[in-house]
Amino acid sequence: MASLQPVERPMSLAEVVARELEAWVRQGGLAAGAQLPSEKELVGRFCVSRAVIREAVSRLKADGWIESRQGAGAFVAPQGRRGSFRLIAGGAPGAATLGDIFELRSVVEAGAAELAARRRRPEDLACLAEAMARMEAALDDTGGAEDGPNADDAFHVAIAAATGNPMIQQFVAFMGQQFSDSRRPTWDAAGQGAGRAAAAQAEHRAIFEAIQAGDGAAAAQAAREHIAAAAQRLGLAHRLGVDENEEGAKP
Amino acid sequence: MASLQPVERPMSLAEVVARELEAWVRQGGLAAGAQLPSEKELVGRFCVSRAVIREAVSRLKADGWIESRQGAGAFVAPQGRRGSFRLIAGGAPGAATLGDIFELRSVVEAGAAELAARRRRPEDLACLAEAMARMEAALDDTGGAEDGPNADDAFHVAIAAATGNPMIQQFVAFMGQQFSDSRRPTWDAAGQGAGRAAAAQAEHRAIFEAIQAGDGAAAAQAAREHIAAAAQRLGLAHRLGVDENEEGAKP
DNA sequence: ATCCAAAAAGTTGTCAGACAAGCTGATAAG
DNA sequence: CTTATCAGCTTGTCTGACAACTTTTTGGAT
Repeated sequence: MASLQPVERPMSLAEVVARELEAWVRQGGLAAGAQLPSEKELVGRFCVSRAVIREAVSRLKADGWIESRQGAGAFVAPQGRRGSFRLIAGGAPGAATLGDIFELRSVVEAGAAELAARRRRPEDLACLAEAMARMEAALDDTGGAEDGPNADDAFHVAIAAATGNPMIQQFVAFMGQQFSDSRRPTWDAAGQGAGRAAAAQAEHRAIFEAIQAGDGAAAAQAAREHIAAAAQRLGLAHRLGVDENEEGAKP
Repeated sequence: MASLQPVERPMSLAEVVARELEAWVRQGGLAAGAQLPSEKELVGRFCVSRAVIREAVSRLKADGWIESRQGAGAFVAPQGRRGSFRLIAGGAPGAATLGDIFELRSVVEAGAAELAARRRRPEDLACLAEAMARMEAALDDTGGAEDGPNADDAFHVAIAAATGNPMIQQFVAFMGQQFSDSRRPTWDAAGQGAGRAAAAQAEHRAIFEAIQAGDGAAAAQAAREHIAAAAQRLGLAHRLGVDENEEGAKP
């Protein structure tokens, strides 16, 4: 039985306006301190009520893009006021951006794997082993193939957890969750048939064994290779693994 | 003349309510899918108008904490829907959290320095050299000591820019901006008098020279040492630099 | 007793109007 | 020229109404 999906709702006007405003602030190259049109003017431009504008602006305030002063207006906030970081900004990222994101993941997850190898405790290894087992079960279809992506994600988060640094764990979990859909082509029937899941699992095993062995450098390298291979599986050759030809030119 | 600060405004009711709601969702341990009280009930509880509640909820929607369905109510969103990552969540972080954050910075900035060393172009080196010069000027007080923290930040962002990966650059910039205040004790008069600024600058120079030389491993190591030293200067000995005694135990 | 359809009650989304609080620029007075 | 005042404009909050949707209750048929 195919999994049942919730019914999609139309996007609220406030969210539509918020997205358009954010895109405008981003792409308009507005300097910090630049003033936005007044609410009254935005009402006229977007042909919505003032409440919708205010809710949209509230969203942008939450994200730190805008700050307002009563009586004066709303302004583009200084960069330093942004309290949050986003990987995906407004719409689906292109291949180049995805490649950049994967490289950031590579940097972070390689560092996490190295720390995990040096700090892992028996309970961390047990968590890793459990995620490994779940992926094995998904591979031989005794555990349900739908668990593959989830177990894959759990494996990455368990590595980060083994660093003992909650901030690293949260960031790795955040990055993984932003692209949970990217794991599906590896673990679905086509991916398993094509050997993508088996290849990913072999890479996971290399990471696991290096962490188990307490070998930080090997764990980092295995993690880099895994992320590079994952990017390749998704058709993102952008930069990852193509830096072997260093230039070494000196100014 | 002391720098003039903008006048602080009282926090808007919508922001007050948003913060309290967020804290409640976080600390209430609410599972994804848990329902929030209705707007009508929140109006009664917070003794504010419905518009204030809606704006507060809009903020939480922007952050991905909450999603609502017309007619049904507002619900805690699944974790995977959070579109943004925050280093600081509600109030000032404690020393342990700051240490964790610095370690995440160490991982990312070491990786960035390594990539920068391998990819830097002449214009990247020029940017780095400019930031270095600005810090030198702040050190010998010909450029104005207030520029020290800004130049310090610009140096770090320039390293990330030299990776050629905009995502890495954005994240490094984001992390740096969250803690721009942490640079002040290094560069203010007391910090300069105590030699903290000079020490930081020596560390910057080591990073710069490694990047200039195209030596990725040396750049990464220099970056790690710099972040660890910066944490020490701030009294954050938590974990950074204290992992030299690997255990190496095998299960 | 059970099931189904309709109605009622409740909820979020949007609109409109009013007033409070604050800001900015123009004008008048000294 | 400087300072104070005022008018106009802007954001913040409140209120009421209606639209659209969801959930619960009620009543009728089987």
